[in-house]
Amino acid sequence: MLEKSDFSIVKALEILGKIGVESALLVPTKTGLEKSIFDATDNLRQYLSNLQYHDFRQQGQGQGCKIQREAFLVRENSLEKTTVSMYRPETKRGDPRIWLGHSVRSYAVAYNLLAIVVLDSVMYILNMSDCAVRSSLTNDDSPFRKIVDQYTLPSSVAGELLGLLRGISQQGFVKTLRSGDTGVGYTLETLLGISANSRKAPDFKGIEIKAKRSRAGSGVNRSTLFSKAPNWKLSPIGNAKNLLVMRGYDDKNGRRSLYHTLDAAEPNSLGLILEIDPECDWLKQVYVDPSSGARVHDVTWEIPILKNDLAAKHQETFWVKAFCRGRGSMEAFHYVEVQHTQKAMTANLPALIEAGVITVDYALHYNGTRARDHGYLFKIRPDSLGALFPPPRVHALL
DNA sequence: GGTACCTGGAC
DNA sequence: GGTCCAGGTAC
Repeated sequence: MLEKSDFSIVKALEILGKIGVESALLVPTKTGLEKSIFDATDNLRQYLSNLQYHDFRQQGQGQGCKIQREAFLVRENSLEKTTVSMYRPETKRGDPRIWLGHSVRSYAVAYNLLAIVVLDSVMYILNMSDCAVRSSLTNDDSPFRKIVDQYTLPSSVAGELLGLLRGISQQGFVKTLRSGDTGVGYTLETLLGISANSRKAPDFKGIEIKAKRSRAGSGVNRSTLFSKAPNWKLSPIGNAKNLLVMRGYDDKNGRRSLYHTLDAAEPNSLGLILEIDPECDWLKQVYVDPSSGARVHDVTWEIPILKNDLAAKHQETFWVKAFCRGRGSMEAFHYVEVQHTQKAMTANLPALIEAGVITVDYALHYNGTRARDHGYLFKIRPDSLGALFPPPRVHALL
């Protein structure tokens, strides 16, 4: 349904992200709009249930069980009152429906992109295809922004960490404490007194720290958001070793390997693709046979668990940039800038996977007799952080 | 002692 | 921008 949208999904999520708002998206058809009635998509149902606004699963069928609530159509200079109702018809297996009120017909046309936003148990409907609505989101004085801005808050340990980083920055170039790719992060964390660990929790009093080399052409590398192994019990392929045997390859060292990026757009060179299963709320990895086109479901992650891990790790994140010079054990870093992001908008995760903005890397190999993995890495393109995080505050360290 | 995480890349 | 990759630790 969303693919028929007349406005870019990613752009809409980014625009809303800039003001720190999460949403569920809806693209009305012509007939839907005539009746103002829409199927409540999986995405919308989950959004409403996560925010404890409405749970269709608890709702009986028929008019008697209908729930009505006041809501607002967000216009450029006003919030227009409307009534939404959520119900499950007696017919059609009781597929969940949402009615957005008569006035939505004068608010949107077919295939516009509607964002449904719930703030403090009140629903707001935004027509993201309307450029006047979009530009009003950048205006502090617009009615909707005044409501949104009540929910954004600054932080306190951030100041403490920023002070420590400024001290480190004043040392200028510091020699790496570990050679190789991971030196830039390891060195920074060591200077901050954080020992290397594999804990899932954020690094510094609830703030996650991610360091990155700043160099020409390096802006293209995806950043790892978190790592999460599949739920093997829900994965037909069973375990990591089978995955390696079935889908891996023999690398140039004669090692069985599976180092590859997967996205939801199209199968990679190994025939592996990501797929969202909205019914189960699963992220699946599917193998597409190149000759027959047959699709085989290999691996499963549960999306609620992914959202949960993402939220836990990225409540608050410092993305630290370092100038670098030298190579290997002689490499040195000068930490120069921080981008400070707030709570990841986890509701966007499935949409961003579908849009190909968030990808998964397999990083496994078989070493002699034992499997070795560097994780199942959920990564994001650095130029798309805005679709997952509200806009960062940028601090120079110099 | 293997698995699942952590820390990050080059071309 | 997809293909392919690295040194570590907690439990």
